[in-house]
Amino acid sequence: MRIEDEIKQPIFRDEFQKAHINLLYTAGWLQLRQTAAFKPFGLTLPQFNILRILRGQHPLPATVALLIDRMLDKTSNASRIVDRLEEKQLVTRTVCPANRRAVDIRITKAGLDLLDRIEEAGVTNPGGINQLTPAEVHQLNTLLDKIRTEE
Amino acid sequence: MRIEDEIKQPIFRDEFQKAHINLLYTAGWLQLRQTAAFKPFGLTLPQFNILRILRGQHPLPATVALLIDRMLDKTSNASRIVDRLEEKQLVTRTVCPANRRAVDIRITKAGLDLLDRIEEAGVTNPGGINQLTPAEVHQLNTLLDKIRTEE
DNA sequence: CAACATTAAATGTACCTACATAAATTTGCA
DNA sequence: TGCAAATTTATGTAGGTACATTTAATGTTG
Repeated sequence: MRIEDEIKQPIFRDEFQKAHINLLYTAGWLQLRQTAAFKPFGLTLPQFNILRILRGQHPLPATVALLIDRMLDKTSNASRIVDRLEEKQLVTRTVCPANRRAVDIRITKAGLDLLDRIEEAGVTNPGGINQLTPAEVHQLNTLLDKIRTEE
Repeated sequence: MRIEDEIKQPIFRDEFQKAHINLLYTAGWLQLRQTAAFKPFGLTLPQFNILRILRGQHPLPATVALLIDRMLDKTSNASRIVDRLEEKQLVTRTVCPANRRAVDIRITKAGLDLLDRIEEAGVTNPGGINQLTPAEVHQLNTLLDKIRTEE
């Protein structure tokens, strides 16, 4: 559906403004679908993403700094997201012996199992992007990278 | 900058997954810049958007339902965002005489003036999208609309 | 007309971001 | 060595999203 119809705004100032709004709206649309998909498993999207990073490190631990470095959202508060995962016993937190400022975070067996179950359910394939052809996906990546070039 | 370098993940499962992450990351990047631009004026992005909708109605009032209908984020809580705007005396809230369940929300002179000042400061032009040519913008709108087609 | 359903807004809860600041540890260097 | 700077995580606060529930007013219908 065209963005004009989605948000009931028939006229935009120009195509640039329309693309801007379209981009934000589409990102929100994708996130809403993902969030809904994870809900039956009791995970939020940031929680899932951190769990995946931890699996990538497994059996080595990760520090909070490493999580932030790998996360999409650099300003997010990894510390408190790890709190929630720890409450659910999906990760463990121990003081790093080599550097007692740092904290070693590890995914547990329960965490690994949960990721397996989520992936078996086919929740992790990138939703609406599949509507595009390979050529279109490549176009999209190029356009997005260009948007983020600083003037 | 390429998305691989932005989030320090050299390899994606495929171009589809990369585009998915690129889309979310770029939307966040744009929002962060906008948020920072509004901060000197004491407004958040949703507050600004609601203020703009109210100016579009002015001098007629808007109800909360109308705001939600026009907002990008349908599930957001317009009621509480209006709370903040009312505290800052940028809007007024009065019970609608014709339907006492509804609430008439109006932008004040101070609200209109603030929007003017923000627009004079050139904050509202759609940031990074300007990096694209008109043809690229059109391409982008087409791709985004296609992503949101239900299968 | 009275009982019930519907509508409009507000509120409660859990979790999230953004940003500033604090607390603990380690590092570097005079 | 000793003390200031840097590093690492945690915490405080304001505001936002997502979703369920509540409250009040209005419609509807037997």
